[in-house]
Amino acid sequence: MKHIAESTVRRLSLYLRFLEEFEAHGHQTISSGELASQGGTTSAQVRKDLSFFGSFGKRGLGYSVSDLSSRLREILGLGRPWKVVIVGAGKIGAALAQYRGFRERGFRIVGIYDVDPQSIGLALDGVTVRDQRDMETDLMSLNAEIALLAVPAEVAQPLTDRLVAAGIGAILNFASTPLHVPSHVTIRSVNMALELEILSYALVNRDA
Amino acid sequence: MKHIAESTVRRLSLYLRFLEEFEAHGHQTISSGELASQGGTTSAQVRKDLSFFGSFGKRGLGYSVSDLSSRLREILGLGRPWKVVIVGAGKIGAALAQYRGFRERGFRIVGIYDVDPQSIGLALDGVTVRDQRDMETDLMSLNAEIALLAVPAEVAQPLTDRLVAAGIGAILNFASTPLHVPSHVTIRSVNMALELEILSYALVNRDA
DNA sequence: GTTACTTTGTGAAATCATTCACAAGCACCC
DNA sequence: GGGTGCTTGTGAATGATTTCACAAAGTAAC
Repeated sequence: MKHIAESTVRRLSLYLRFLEEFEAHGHQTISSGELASQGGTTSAQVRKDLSFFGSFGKRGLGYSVSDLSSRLREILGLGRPWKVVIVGAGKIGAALAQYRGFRERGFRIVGIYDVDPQSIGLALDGVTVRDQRDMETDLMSLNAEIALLAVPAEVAQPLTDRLVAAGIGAILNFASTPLHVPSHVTIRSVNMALELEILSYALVNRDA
Repeated sequence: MKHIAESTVRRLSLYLRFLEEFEAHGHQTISSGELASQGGTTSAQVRKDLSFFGSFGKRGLGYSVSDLSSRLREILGLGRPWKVVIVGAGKIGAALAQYRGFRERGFRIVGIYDVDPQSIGLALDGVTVRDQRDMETDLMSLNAEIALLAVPAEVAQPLTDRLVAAGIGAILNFASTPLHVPSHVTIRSVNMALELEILSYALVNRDA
């Protein structure tokens, strides 16, 4: 298949959210225009995004909410649960461990790791924090596919290397430093201070 | 000034980080190539990004680390501190309140608000959680410019409307729903479940 | 069955972002 | 002071993404 832009995948993910909401409200069908207005985009964009994967709509009518939902779930790989480990049980790691949104969408936290003896042994939302030294063996036996990295910037790269060596497939990085991984591993970063700086820029250049 | 792409602003922010690191290591100058390799981009990209704002380098030599740092800080609006309020003192709000990275970069938490009587009165990193009913009057008197919104999706839009009415300039939204604001207010969203879904897509389409 | 209306799917056009490629400027050395 | 070696700044070219615009395909009503 042709390469799909990240911005497209991000929007598909949003569409899926709206569809689920629509489904909960008992709606059967939805038009590209309705989907667009929810997501702050245009109907043409919605149709183009979907067209990369097939034609799921009925002309004159729109899309079946339930059909499109399941097609999107399939496209996004949400048909099955994913096993996720959290590395770092500090404030952010702990908040992530207890975040409802992950479980709801099929991301199951199967392990949490830290180095701090104070944290090791704590139960966070049913999962016990384990020693970071156990990380590799656990990863092998659990076969976790995704890691959430919530550790100080200084140790982010070495821990990334360990995760990669242990066969992780994807990493979501919350440290404020860019990480380097081999090309078969997917990495994304969430950098909150950087988001604030973008807001700062916008505030300063409001009228420009 | 010509409109600057968000991707450019994001990279400027990253460059600033590397410059600060370089400065700490005692380096005087840096080339576009060095800056690029840190940020996973190309030297041409770095030079193009900077060229939107002026020409800060010396041919044959590169950029003065300290000069470029201060120019970038100025461009990004980081020359002065920003007053930030956090709305929602749950797990995420509390983690944000205690996150070091904000203060380091001049974002000062001046207020935290919640509705839960259990949370109200708690001190998070020196700031006391206050009743959400006090939010508007506080905002007016404190003149806070930025809000971090860490509340359940159902109440995110109404709270956004209140923040906008109270004169907030920018919002960083952690709720999993897109928010609508008038055009004079800047909004950005950090949606962690969505980031995981992008990873899920990547894992499923690894070889495609 | 025909007409009127709606909405999709998609090439083509337009816009936006990145990369290329190279002249121009500066440092350093002899 | 002239030559050599780097590195910047920037138009032009390329590539990517979004928007446009419209034929095709469906519904609904009579």
